[in-house]
Amino acid sequence: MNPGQTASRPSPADELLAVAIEQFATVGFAGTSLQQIADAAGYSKSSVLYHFASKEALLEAALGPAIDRLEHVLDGVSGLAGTAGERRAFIERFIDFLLEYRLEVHTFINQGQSLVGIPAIDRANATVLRLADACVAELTDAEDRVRFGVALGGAAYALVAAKNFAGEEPTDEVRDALITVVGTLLAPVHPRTTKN
Amino acid sequence: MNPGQTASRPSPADELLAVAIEQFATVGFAGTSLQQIADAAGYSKSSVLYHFASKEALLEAALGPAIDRLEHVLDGVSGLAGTAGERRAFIERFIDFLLEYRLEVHTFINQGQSLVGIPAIDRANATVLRLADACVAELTDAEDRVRFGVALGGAAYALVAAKNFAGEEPTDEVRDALITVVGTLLAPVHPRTTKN
DNA sequence: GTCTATACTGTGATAGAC
DNA sequence: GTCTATCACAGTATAGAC
Repeated sequence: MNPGQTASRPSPADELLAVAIEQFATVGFAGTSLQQIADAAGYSKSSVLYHFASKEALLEAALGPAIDRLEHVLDGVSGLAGTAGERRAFIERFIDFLLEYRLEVHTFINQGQSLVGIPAIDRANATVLRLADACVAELTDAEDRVRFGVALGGAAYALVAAKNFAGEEPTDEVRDALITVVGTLLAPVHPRTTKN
Repeated sequence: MNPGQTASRPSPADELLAVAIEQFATVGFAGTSLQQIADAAGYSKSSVLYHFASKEALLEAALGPAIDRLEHVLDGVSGLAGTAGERRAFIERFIDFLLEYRLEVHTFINQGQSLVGIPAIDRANATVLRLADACVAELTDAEDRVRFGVALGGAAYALVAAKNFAGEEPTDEVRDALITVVGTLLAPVHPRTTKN
């Protein structure tokens, strides 16, 4: 869609996608109008619909790469059951994924329930289930589920909605903090009997 | 608005509020129409506007009690700096608040940014700032901020949007798990030099 | 208190000029 | 590829019958 383009100026489609996902993440998909997106990107509403057949197609295009990337992060992961080093590496890859796609993640994490039926959303939900399966070995234990939910929702929240008190864009400092905090939450903290 | 009512049947206004906050939390305020609320509650759109002057007034009424309660939870709290017992008691009160008002909290936590200007939202944002101040002594430390953000956003998420993999309504088991997890996140885990 | 009817605005989407 | 013009419809809100 945008070949051989280095750092000149993003294509209109990419501009629109960037503006759209920002709105979807903050005001919600239903709460965002094509007019708002068009205005923010400096185009007309019709131009938006030239590049993307529908509002839903725009969401599809906005979320697609993030879901692909998450699936890729999950590939070749046998869970958090490996060595400490393997776990650490997985957490880092996951946090870096969150940092790169925080708006997309925030969108399907917080609206995945209400947007079921949209293909990208369904795919995202399925992938999050895969993630849950990889992170908490036993989905039956309440604390494990809570731990995973807090880590996922909390990280997504801290990276997007926390601008009020957490400040600006995420820095390396924030990345390190997230790795520590999420790593702690997802580590098998309570190998109460025998786990692994 | 609903005096002397024990357990018979909730007033229409209360019914509408319950339906409305459920929608606001899941589909978002902007994404929720008065028609949806009316349908779900079994009234006409006009009846909704009889009980609440406007959609915004409905949001005000839906969030008000939750914010009042959060303010009350914060009153008489000198921060997490007290004894372990005091901290534990505060965490428990906070978690119980979350359990009771999880839909309201999820709403203003995840949409507080985009709904600024609405009085209830502004009040909620201010109160969350008070909460942040009470929880993390030094807002300057990145890990403290991340820890607080993850705890708050994660708890709100785990209690609402996590139904896919976390299951049903929150149980006592979930309450205990949340107290443990959030307590761990908000505890001064790294008194690296001298902190209190 | 609840409804129908209505006013008005904004929405997603299409057609067609340039 | 971008625009204006237009459509059918859903949105909030008001007026008034019952």
